[in-house]
Amino acid sequence: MATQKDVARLAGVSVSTVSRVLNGSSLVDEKTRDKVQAAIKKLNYRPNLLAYSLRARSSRLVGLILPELTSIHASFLQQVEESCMERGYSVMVGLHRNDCEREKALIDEFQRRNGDGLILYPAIDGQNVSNNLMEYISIPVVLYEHSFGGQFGNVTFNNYEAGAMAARYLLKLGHRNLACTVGPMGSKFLRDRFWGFYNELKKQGLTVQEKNIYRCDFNYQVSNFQSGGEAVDYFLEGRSPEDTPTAIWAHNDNVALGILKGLHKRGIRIPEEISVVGVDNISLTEVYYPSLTTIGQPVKKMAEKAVEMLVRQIESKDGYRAGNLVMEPELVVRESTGPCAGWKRLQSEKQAGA
Amino acid sequence: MATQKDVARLAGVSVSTVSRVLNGSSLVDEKTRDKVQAAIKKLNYRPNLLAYSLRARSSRLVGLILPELTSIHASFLQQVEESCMERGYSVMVGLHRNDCEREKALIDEFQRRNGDGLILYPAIDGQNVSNNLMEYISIPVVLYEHSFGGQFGNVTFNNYEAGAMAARYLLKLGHRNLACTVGPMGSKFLRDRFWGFYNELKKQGLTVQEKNIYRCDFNYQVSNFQSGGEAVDYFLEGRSPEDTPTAIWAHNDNVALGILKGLHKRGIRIPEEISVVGVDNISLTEVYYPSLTTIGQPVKKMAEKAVEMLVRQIESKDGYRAGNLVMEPELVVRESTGPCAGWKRLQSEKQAGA
DNA sequence: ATAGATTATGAAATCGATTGTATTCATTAT
DNA sequence: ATAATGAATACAATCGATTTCATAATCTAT
Repeated sequence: MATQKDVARLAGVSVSTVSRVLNGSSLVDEKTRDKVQAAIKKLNYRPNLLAYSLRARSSRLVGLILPELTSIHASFLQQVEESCMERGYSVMVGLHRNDCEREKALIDEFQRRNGDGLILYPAIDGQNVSNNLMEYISIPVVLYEHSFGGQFGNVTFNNYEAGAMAARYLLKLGHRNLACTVGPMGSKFLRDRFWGFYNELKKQGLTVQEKNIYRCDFNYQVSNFQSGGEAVDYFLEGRSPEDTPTAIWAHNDNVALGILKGLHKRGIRIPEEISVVGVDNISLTEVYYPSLTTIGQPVKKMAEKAVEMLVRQIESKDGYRAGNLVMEPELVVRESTGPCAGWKRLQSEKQAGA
Repeated sequence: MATQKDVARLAGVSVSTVSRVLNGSSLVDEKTRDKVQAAIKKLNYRPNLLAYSLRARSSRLVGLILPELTSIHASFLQQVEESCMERGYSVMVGLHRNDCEREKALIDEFQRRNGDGLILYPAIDGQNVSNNLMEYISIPVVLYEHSFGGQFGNVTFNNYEAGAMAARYLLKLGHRNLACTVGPMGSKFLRDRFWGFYNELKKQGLTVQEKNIYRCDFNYQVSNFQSGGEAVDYFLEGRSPEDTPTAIWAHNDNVALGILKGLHKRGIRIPEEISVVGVDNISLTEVYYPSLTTIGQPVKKMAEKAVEMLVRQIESKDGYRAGNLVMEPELVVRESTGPCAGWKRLQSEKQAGA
């Protein structure tokens, strides 16, 4: 790899002149410029970004730290890469697997590489979220899906509203006997999803019975699928028809797909007998049979915004600090939901009566 | 961020001494060492990796360049990150989206950052694969899924055998009227898959009729799902029962899932009426209804091997160059395949006769 | 006691860029 | 003709590390 020194030697000038040519300084004679340009082309010279970064204190490097690469995080990463590329930043990825030590190591490593800024989905270690991040992060950060009381800029999903939206939709379809799953309550965003759902029912004078709430233990993709299956057993085993929920809301799509599968196995028709709703709108919800009605999270847009907010912080000279951006859910109706059977009958009777 | 200079000042020694302490040199007095260690702790000093890289000509940075983040590539990335972490390397990711220009830009960028080595899934631009990579890559490389005549080290999947394995399995189940999909023939690995399937049938004196071969145009995940649906239309529209294939092999799992969905829509029972087989064994094949029988690609192992081969090249002082590693497919039998209906009858008659 | 070896340390070069300061040379003004 | 201006370029410092070389201090052996 040729350096500026080589170019300078070949062109018969000093390195500073080469540098000036590269940076488009007007303080360089046209003939000299041409000589340098020729040398650059001849040697196929390209500036070393490490040296630049060291001097300029800017690496044009964005770090993305996630727990793991689930479907939704992969979409997020894909868009982050796209948006960074557009702005001339490269992306380093680290997966902490919900291990706080590892998360710290990744952040540290990134800062030691003079990374410009970080997009971080913090580790959830059991009931505790890493909470002393402030101490060892000294570069711009945008949090994804977590807010930490606004200490950092962040992009979150309106999880409460997502839960509420699911509840409203199922109620509108006439369902009254509802079941739902909940994830580890250690993470605020899952709590929000649940309470949104719960409180919306309450508002309508309804509730979810304890036996219709299935608590999923794990937080990993495969386990989520499994949890869905287990939830079905939990909701259906030894129940009379009247005691069986007519709709199930899952706190995320992977669990919802596990539920669909579990219902299939038992030969239960969807949505005729039981309706299912998820949250997230991951890509496979569309292909599944039946396709899954879900509360969509605008992941791509969130990634785009996260990068935008981060880069603005990085490039601002007046210490701009990004705020809290909350993205709204969107109901995506597909094939896994339908009017409650009893309700349907009621409706047609009404129509016949009219 | 504290530097060695700060530590040196605080400890009352020179930077060279600090550096020696950090690198565990024996040529430093115990008392001095303690003073320096104390200063390091006090200032919470951590070495700047950029400066180190510049000097040492080793960045401990591995680049991973992929077309995009499909399910299978996300798994690959996840394992690459894991394996790199274990060996003390960080990972930069770039997605070229099958655009050769972009691929070149990513490679270039990475080399300008003194990246140590590259794992590359090359761009397939229409019928042409980027073929002058040699010219602008001057660091260790391991190719993924492509071999380029062995110019670079590479990890590939035995795609030919995967196709053959699918064919053998379906024949064993008694299917004789087979259909299949093919992807863009510009990429060798998809050609291999097809010819493996085709030749295996030929070996048994069978063939796939032209009307039972559906050519998928696109290479992207969403389109793959769609292609599967279109393939179903192509195979079934206006066919008499005898003329309808009893088994379909898709050249990848996404297409296969699209096919399952298409068959569902038409009310066709799987596998009773039509069996379906995919290739890759992506995670959703297990959750789908019915779960998909597929020819598994050991992605995690391939990622692990790729990193292993790459790091060995990077760290070898005698110019070691990795060779070609071919990973074997594995038949994963699930619910989407079953004996051919006619064959089943034949078998039971046989049994009854015996 | 002194030469020679050993140990501990600092100064300076280096990696590959950028940039402030100094210098050279040509041009213009007085 | 000479001083002042300005353009073009070179020199040197800097970013934060490592490493070679030189030097000072200590120790060993004769």
